[in-house]
Amino acid sequence: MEYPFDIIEKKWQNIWSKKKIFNAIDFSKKAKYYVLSMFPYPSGALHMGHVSNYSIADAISRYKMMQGFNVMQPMGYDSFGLPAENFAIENNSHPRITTDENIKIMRNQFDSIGFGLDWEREVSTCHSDYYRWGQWLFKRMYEKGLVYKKTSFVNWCDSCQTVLANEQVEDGKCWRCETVVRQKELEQWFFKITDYAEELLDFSKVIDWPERVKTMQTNWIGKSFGTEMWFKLQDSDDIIKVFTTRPDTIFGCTFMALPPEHPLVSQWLKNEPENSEIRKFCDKVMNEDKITRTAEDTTKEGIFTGRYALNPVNEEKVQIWVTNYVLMDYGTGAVMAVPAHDHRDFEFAKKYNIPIKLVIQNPEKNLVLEEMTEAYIEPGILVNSAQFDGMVSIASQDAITDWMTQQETGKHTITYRLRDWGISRQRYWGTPIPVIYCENCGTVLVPDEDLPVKLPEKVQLGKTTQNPLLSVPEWVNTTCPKCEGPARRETDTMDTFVDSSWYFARYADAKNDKIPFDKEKADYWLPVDQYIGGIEHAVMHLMYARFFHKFMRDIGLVSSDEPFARLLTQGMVTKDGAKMSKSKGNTVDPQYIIDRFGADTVRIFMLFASPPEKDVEWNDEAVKGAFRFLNRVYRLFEDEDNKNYLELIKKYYNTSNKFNTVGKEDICILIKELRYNTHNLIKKVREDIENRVHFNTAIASIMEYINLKDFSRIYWTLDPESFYNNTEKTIYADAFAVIPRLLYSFAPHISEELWEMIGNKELVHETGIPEYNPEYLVKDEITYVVQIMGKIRGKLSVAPSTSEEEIKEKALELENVKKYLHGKEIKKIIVVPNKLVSIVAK
RNA sequence: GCGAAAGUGGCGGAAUUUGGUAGACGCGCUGGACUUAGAAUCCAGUGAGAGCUGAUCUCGUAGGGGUUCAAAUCCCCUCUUUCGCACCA
Repeated sequence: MEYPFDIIEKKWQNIWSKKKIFNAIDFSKKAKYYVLSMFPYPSGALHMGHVSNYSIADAISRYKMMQGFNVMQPMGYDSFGLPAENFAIENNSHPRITTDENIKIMRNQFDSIGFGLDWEREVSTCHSDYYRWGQWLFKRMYEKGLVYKKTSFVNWCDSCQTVLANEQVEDGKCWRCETVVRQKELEQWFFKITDYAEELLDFSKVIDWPERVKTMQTNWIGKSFGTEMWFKLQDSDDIIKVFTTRPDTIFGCTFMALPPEHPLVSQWLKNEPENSEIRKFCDKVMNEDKITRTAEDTTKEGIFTGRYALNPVNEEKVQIWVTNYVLMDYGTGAVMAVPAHDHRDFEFAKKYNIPIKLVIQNPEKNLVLEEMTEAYIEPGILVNSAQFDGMVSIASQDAITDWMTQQETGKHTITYRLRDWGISRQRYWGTPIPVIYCENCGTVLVPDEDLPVKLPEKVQLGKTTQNPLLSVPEWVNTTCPKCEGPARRETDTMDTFVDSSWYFARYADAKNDKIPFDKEKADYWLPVDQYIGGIEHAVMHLMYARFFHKFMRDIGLVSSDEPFARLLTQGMVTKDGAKMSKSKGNTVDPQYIIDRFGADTVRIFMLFASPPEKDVEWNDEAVKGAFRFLNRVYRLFEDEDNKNYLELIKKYYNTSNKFNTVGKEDICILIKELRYNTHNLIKKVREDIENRVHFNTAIASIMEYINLKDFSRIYWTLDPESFYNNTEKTIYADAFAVIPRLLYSFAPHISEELWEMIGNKELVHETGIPEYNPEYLVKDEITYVVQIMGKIRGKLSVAPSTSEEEIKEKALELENVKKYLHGKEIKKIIVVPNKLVSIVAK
């Protein structure tokens, strides 16, 4: 017989919902605990990845509820975005319709798994009562000088028909559709995330984040110390700024390398004939996609511009080349090339016969320019460097930079790899940027009282490659808020990562229609105590959200420095070794599993299969194993044959969390052992969750516990009511009563049911978390392992009070020990208390 | 190429925090009970090898070396895998 999971799960979901136990209370006197999982994109139905993610969050959340915290676990939908728009184009529908449908489906599924979510705080980013505040925040950011518009080369995805931020390009491909990204010159809105680069490098205010994520963000921001140098052009007043981390090699600079995108290059090209070599070269390079262009094995190419710059330290003429290996978006977008001491410059100079000049000599002083086959990039001693000759290169770096600062030809500088965040998207299904362009007044922000700028519902999607909002003239054409003259609205929408950069704060006050959220409430709930989500957002969402949070702090919306105190990056759900995905055809529908085995089974499987941060390999058979386990637990309480047995538990179990045994009567060994196991289990489960957040081992211990021989022996062969005294009966009853309470975090429905079956009126979490009593963990006998020269030769059971001397004696008396010690001299005996005896003999 | 993490039965994983009985727990597999049969359930076994069933012994945590009475755990080298970064000046 299978236990009636379907009835049980519905029943408790209804009770929870009626009692509103998951509705978090603002400013409760209890300590707050904010558990948050990354909200889903409403793509249709929940997939296994969601189930895994939310099962982890729910386990933590319910455990914290048992511990008496005022827990908030909200949920919402990251509901703007391209897939909905693309789906609407293909199916001649509207994203609003499909998104709402999908949300309905997912909402039902959330309820059918029984996650403890506070639906009073639900947010959906595509609703104007949410994105209104995104627009409001955009304006505050603009006022603070953190938003600007500029024309530049940006990442363009032909398939998505939109721009992508740098973080959203992986290996030169679109993070969403893997189309190769190409560079396109466009006017774009940017968020000045670089203003916060330094603070984003500082993780001292988070409590517990995986090192991996911190490292990834740190590398992404890419801070490096160096020198900026200013090269004058030979025939004009223009100056080229370069950034270098090797100012010690400046005297060896023989050419300058510029990317075709460099502003000076564009300027020069204006005077070039239509089919000049240099123009052809620039066009060719700029049309290459980012991967081929930046791949390490791409051949370095370039063309001499015929122009010269002057080396600021010695006025030497330096050739200016346009090349394919310099990037416009790092440093100053120009490189002083020192072929002798940089392998890229070396390769290039050899290929084009550009002079090479040795300025760093190795410590052995045996470098000969003519014999060099590769650049010498190590530190060394300066040569051919005027007054700096003889200096060690590390020391000379500061000396040269200081001297250049005096000469006003350069300065110390810090460069970041991080670029400003391009947030304009040339698509419809996103937050409208609250900007109006007036013929008279220029760029005007939409006044706060006119927010939200609502997305028009009627729109032409996907018919042209132009921005869809341009197809709604009655929306685009408006009047200027300042002069009331004719004006046009901005038709780009915001990157959806903007929407997800502050939603965690909105949950604190999700229904506010005056401001994004009340500061008091935000300060009560934030930071998120435990954030859970996939590692794929390490440098996208997780960095943007930190940036937004710091910005919100700086305009006085929140007081905390970081949005997420603890971060858990959960693994993927895989099948046949690969991530579940529709394209690979290896998906398993959670709903089918829930219908067949119940939500508790799916949760147990997910949490038991591996620790949360590791991947979970889906296994149909192992799911049945989880189901079998829950059936066994249920049967333990079911008591079909003997009603007295369940009555006995009801009558005698301890409602106190301490599980102290009240009576003074003697208890038999069997029962004492059982009590030991009960308290040991409490300890183990609590430690696994509290110290390590490892649910797999906690569940394993519960399995082990219910498999105990003691259980079946007591259960099947004895009549406890007449056989045991009252103390023993209490211990016996407690042994059962503890099970639902320890299982609750992982399988809440069955736990509530069992808890009720033994006569409880309270819900499990209301009773609190069980505590173990260390006194009951003291054993009557301790088993020592006896080793001789590190090999196990016997075991020894002694009373805990036995002295070390006695233990040694007893160990030496063991038959097997005697056998191995025969003819040997004992050098030393080591006794590790409560564990082992190690005999050193020769 | 640089950086990080990890390598344990047929599989997922435990023991690594604190050096102290390696393989908990689950899946799978083998045998048995129940059944007309199956499913389900229950019982027993399950790292490799030797040994008469036994007691017991040998080997065994990617490979090699080291520290130690004792190493999956600490140190060094090698290999492999995964992840991140990668013409960043």
